[in-house]
Amino acid sequence: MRSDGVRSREAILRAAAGLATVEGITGLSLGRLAESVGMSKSGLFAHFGSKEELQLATIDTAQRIFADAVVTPAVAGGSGIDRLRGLADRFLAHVEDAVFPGGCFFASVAAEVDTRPGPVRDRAVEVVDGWTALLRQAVLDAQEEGTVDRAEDPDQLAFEVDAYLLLGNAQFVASGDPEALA
Amino acid sequence: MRSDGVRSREAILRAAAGLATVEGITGLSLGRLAESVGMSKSGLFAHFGSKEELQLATIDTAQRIFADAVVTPAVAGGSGIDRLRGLADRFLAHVEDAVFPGGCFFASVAAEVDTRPGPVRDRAVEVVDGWTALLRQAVLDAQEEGTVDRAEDPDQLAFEVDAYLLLGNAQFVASGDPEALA
DNA sequence: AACAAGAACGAACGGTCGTGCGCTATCGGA
DNA sequence: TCCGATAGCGCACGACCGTTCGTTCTTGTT
Repeated sequence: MRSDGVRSREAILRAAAGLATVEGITGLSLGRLAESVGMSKSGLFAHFGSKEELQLATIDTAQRIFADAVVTPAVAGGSGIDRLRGLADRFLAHVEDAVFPGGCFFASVAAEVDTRPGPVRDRAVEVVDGWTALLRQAVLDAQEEGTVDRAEDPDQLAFEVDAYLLLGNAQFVASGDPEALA
Repeated sequence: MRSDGVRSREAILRAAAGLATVEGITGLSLGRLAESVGMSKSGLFAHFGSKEELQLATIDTAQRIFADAVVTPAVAGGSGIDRLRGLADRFLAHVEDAVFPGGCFFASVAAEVDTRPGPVRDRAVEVVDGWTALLRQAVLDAQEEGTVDRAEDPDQLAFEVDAYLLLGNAQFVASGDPEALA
């Protein structure tokens, strides 16, 4: 039994997650991906039975990268308001630090596939829903702690925070960094 | 001199603007576009010297459609606050009415091309900048009229309005219509 | 040392892409 | 009524796409 397969599979998927934010997840071709990772198209392809499976695996990998870079460290701070701040700060930081070269992976991919039905789209909106649920729960907890006005509609507040983050992401990738916003 | 050329060119571009919000402006192929408009690929291609010119012309056409559907009627109401409200309402309405089948044309296209340098990207961000400038000017005028607090940062406020509209657009196209927001 | 499993490769396939070329209708102006 | 301009078509091209297949190297097990 050999064990270097999983290692190169991981390398492929990390490269794919980065490239997908630039070329798009459908625009990303096996040829370019293979070239960027330094192996043959067919050798790469053998790791996944189809392009769709590659796309799904890429989304999963991007989710793990995103979780490591923003969710996990932000959720460490226990209180609701700290988590909300942490999520927002970490999100902006991961955009500015170019964790993905083309900005937030899910903003890119969701915008690309949200009109094209299929497993890829379903997976993408699933992840996005998880993110907004995270935001919402942080707001809820903050309200329970009294650090956020209980009169606020939690869905509305989470929506607003999400909207700021997303537009901040979009404007940053479209220009420079004039995003001292929060 | 014949005159039916400009008519079919117009028909092509309207179809292209619609399709681009679904397939993406790079994903949209000459073959599919020709099929959807009922003519041959080469006959269609003859109207534009290259795909890039088709894309640029499509952006221009989308801008005109967008202007007709949201900007022009909203700007009719003279006062700043009315224009701001009008722009927001009209924007949401044009998304809900599916003026473009895949939601706001420029939200789709900007997200797609903002990482790929070139004339298409430049044209797209140019239009988007025009839109935010419109928002900003409406805020400014509203402040001058006293209908909006002068202490507010106009850039910040325009940013917030824009963020709500864009996320509303994204959520609508990704699901149903739970967007009673403003 | 021999063997089997697995990783990666090269070449080729059918299909679609954007792009040219040359022909045939069709129409407006003389 | 004829003519020249032009809209549109059919066809073909080279490039690249995702995918398949048989082969070659590498490696762990016996």
